Amino acid sequence: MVELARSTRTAPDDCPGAGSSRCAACAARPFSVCAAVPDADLARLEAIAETVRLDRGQALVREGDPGTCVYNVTAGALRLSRLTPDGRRAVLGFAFAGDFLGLDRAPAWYVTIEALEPAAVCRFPRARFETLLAERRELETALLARASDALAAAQAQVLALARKSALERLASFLLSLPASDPMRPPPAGHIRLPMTRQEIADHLGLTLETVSRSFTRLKRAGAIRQVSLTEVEVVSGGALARAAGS
Amino acid sequence: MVELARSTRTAPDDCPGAGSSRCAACAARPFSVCAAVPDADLARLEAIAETVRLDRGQALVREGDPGTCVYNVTAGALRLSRLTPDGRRAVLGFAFAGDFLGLDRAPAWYVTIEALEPAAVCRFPRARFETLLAERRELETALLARASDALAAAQAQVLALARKSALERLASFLLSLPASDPMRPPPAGHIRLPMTRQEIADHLGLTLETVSRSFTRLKRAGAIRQVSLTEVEVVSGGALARAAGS
DNA sequence: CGTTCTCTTGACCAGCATCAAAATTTGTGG
DNA sequence: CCACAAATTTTGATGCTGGTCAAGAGAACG
Repeated sequence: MVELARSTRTAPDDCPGAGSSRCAACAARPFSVCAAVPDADLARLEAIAETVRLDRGQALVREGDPGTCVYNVTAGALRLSRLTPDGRRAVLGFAFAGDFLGLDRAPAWYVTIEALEPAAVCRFPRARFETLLAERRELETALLARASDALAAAQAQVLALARKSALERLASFLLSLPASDPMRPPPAGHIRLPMTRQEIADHLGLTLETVSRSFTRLKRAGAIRQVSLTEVEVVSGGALARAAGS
Repeated sequence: MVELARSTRTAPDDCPGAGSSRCAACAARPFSVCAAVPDADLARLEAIAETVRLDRGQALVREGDPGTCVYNVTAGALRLSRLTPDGRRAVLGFAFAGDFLGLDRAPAWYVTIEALEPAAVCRFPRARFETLLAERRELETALLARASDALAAAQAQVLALARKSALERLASFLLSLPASDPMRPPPAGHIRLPMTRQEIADHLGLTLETVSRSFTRLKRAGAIRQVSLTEVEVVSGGALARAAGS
């Protein structure tokens, strides 16, 4: 949680905002792979973990960076994106508290990860994390489960991009959002949108204008009501589900 | 698995074409997760493995089937697809010799898997496979690596679907195909296409007409030459890469 | 408040889908 | 091996969804 991150002390300059972690008190632990590490072994985790705080817009890793660290999100929201050589952007997904970053063992990152809003992540040097992985089997099992979930999510996105209309994509996206942020569940029937229209567009393979028009259509259809730019209320879940193509 | 779920045919073990396997002699082993199992332990694998042969068009699993088995492809090519409730189809990917099916630990399959051509897979009851997994760590590590690769592939597809034109998608697809079938590398500069235009279209989020037109454009641009409907020759790799948007 | 950024709305356009038909390939029985 | 039927692919004509360009309306921030 943001409060937790704020309470950690600021540390050495090689990574702004870095500080030691206290895993036992971490609010994100129940939703994280770290939940697989028994309390008795938490010291092992803490020994290699450092908290990194990010401001809105700040990059955690960039496409092409060497994969020297892996991360666990503890607060806020991040965006995972990729660029075509000529600069078109696709947002592969969003990461919230509890999400693990670095499932792939590739030598370099093939995604860019940036904070949508003030965020905090736990940073682990990859080599040491893998040492721990070799000792704590349940950690590897938890990672495999995470990887499976990420794969399922990516394939759901493929279905949406390949065969759904703009309206269906937006509706499906809105329906899927609440489940992704376990630590900050919005009031029932409300959806928090920490990302801009452009970011939603890049995620859904559309333009920001089309996303905006689709929002308008959902409002006119009585499916949603716009509380603010960053929050919508689901007026009719049925209408929204129907717009999503069930 | 499909036989378990819906078909009550006459085969001795209710699975046509099933037979015991000899892993040591398996041509697909070097490319499979099974490569992680040392020769000394192959008997453990063989004890729970059964070979299943599939004819062209035959389904291995269908969306919604209980996930009672996992599979390893040993020959041929398969198609992984998903349907929207109203019947639009997206082909999530293709599987070739060496590919593992069942990475997700979901209770039910969320994809339908069918043979593009005569194919063979190794079938493992999931429960027994997981027992083996618990004993042979390197198997789990290999699965995690596979899951990472599958995730990277799905995310590359997301980028293509979200931000690439029809021509770019087809060219990218053609460039990516040869790498996916390690056991049957086509003659250098040739690409085997065991799938129909409709299947390519469903994979690229297009219609078969658009795929056909894009083939024609690639031919006219001097990038490829059509040897037959199921094989193309790359005349100019540069032109093809350029069409793919690098 | 005014500057700036983001979002919404409108007018027009292009790429791909749809509908339709011809050409080619594949499969089957004689 | 040939002839015919069925399926797949290619090509063409036309239309629609969503992109592009442009202007105006809210929000956010100093």
